Amino acid sequence: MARTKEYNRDEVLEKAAFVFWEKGFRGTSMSDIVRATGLNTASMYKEFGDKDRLFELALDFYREKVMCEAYNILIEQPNFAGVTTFLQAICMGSTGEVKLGCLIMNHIAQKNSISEKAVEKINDYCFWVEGLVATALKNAQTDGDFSKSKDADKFASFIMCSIHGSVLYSRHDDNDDNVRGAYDVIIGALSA
Amino acid sequence: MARTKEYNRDEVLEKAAFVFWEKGFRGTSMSDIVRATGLNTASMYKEFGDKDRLFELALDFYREKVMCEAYNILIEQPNFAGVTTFLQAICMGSTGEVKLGCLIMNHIAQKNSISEKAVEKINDYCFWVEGLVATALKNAQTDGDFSKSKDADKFASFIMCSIHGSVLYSRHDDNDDNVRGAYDVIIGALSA
DNA sequence: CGCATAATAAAACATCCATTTTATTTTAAT
DNA sequence: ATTAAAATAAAATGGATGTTTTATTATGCG
Repeated sequence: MARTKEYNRDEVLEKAAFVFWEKGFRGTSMSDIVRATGLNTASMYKEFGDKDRLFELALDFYREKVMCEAYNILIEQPNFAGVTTFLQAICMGSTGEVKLGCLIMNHIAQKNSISEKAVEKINDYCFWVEGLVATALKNAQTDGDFSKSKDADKFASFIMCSIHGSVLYSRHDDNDDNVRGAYDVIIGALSA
Repeated sequence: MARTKEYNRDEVLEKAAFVFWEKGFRGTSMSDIVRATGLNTASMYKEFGDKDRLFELALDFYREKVMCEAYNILIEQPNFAGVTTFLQAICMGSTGEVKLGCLIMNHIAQKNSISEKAVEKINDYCFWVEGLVATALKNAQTDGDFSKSKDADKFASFIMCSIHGSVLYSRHDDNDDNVRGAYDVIIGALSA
């Protein structure tokens, strides 16, 4: 006994996430999202609460539906090959036409602009990925693909740092060659 | 035949730069800056034009008066020791109490929110530093401190990427140990 | 059918923001 | 001391922003 929704929650979230991705939390207005999604303002607020909450849900969506493609590599291949494939996916994914970086990493330097819960989500995600990398490196040591004389945790930190770096570094114009150069050295540091 | 200014331009710029640093361009309002500087609105606009222009001037100030401490190392010591000291200053400078990152790098992921001129300034600065690093590494090769079999330009890109990375990575809470771990690996990659 | 329920459309609201204007005060050269 | 120029104070302006409200429309169960 009620009118049916004309929108699909996940499609709306996807579009909202994309706007936040492009323009950043503070750079996007609710009107921007209303325009991008076609959804009307009242429905927007009814479905998602407020702007802070919508952003948090967009972060969840992005993590689960966009970044999964990358981190699933680490889950399916928790070994040396997984680490290098993952690294390549991230570093090379940020070169080319579209230079949006990563919704999550774009907001690390904007902690003062987003909700506490959003900050937590960003923190949690990064630490979680670092854990996946550390596990994969330890397995690689068992496999004999990664030197046991190396500190797997330090190298996991190094890889996370490199990911933060290449995602940010790749946002400069005309920088693809440099990103590739950096990537080569990063891979070299793991194999040496 | 005119009233004297009650403010000092450089002090105002320094305070304005700090507010932008803390809160980001879009997160800071002109009122924030008026409050922080004590300067009144009309004088603010008279002296600096508009918000975009003020931000550009804040970037200049930051580059010349804050970051100089780091990049002067590379200018005074364009060699291997200069590179490692510079790297340490940047990586370790971003650990500890204050976690503001770097005014310039904080805005790489916010290109859509700042003026074109500001974007250019950011780009120019990063490429310029990369050039300093490349030069220092090439000198290091001549000195015999950095293997000639290595590609100095690629390593310069790697170092820039690592800087972008550690500045961003260090902004997570409770992450100092990880930043240090990453730093150790970065230095290792140069010395290997 | 008709009514309750929920979705939508459209307008309204209050606040904030960047910027400008108006009015007042200070200064230094005449 | 007078005056013109510039600095400041304070208020005003116009538009955007996040959010809410009011009115209207569609839907499915009784």
